[in-house]
Amino acid sequence: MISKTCGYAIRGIVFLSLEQNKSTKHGILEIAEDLQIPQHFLGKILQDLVRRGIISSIKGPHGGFFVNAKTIDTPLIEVVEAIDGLGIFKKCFLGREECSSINPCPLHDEFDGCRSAIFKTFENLKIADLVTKIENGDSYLSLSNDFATEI
Amino acid sequence: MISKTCGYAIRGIVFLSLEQNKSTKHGILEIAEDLQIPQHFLGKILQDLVRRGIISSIKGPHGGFFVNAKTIDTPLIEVVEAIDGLGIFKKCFLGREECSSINPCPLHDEFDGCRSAIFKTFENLKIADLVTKIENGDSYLSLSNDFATEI
DNA sequence: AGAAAAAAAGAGTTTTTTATCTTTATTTAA
DNA sequence: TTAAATAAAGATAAAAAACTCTTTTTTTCT
Repeated sequence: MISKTCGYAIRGIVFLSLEQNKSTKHGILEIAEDLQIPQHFLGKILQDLVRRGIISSIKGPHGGFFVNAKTIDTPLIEVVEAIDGLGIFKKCFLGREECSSINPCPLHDEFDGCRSAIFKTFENLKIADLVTKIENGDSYLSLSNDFATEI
Repeated sequence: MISKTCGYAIRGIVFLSLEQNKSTKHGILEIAEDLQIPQHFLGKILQDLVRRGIISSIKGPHGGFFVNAKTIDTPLIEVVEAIDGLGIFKKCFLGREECSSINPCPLHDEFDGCRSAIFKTFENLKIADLVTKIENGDSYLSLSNDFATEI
């Protein structure tokens, strides 16, 4: 549905927003290792998010990426739009150039409801909601939940 | 969700299964032009489906691709499995290596229901169901519904 | 038998996505 | 004011997906 890149972006933002992380800056190497995402690839993604104001960064010693006033309340759809664009919610399921309720493919009606439910979920969910899930121990950002042992 | 290639496969099979097409063989050029899919690319996809017995073909003059006894009752999930594999229903939404209800990412629970609904729809829908939709004029295989004028 | 039609197969190209490596710019602190 | 740390940028590469072109095999018809 969303690209791997977009998933990396969301995980990066959530990582910075966790209670234990939100008061300090974090270097790209630390974030990438924690989340097990290729370092420079994640670097470029985070730089993108900085340009859009979703997170912040500063260079130099003691620099790094960090949350700003906006970060925690960012709706997920804003991240999806930034990375993948909203076109992913309009693509035809069967690969036709165009697909809509006035010229639907035979799967359009079957899945359109599901797709708009996903869209609405991305609209309604904020970074804060994912942070809560992580902090409650209901879900995880990385496979080996290493950071839990660091608390 | 499913690949473009898989969408092409489904559309190719449905094309061959339409009432006006099912009694004759159809060359790859004809099918590709009708559906507006790259000819040789679709050729390879259909060859795949022939190998799996979902459709049939014969070479030589008056040869082509055609439906067999199995075609019309083929569940869509069988096509999806043939082209994309069932792994697409297990990939983590946020790009982690593994994701499941015992080690979920923060989006797992949000979207897993939707995903299994899609899976079940693919299990329940058969080629015949899509054919019916097309023949009822409820949906279309190609954008410019040219073949309607050929009846 | 030979020519033509068509799928099948092989090999290659292009585009997109994902990932890596190197250099530059900025900031801090000694 | 120099060295070190770090994000930012640039350039390249690897992998996957989508697409194209060429040759071979099979079949039919004359």
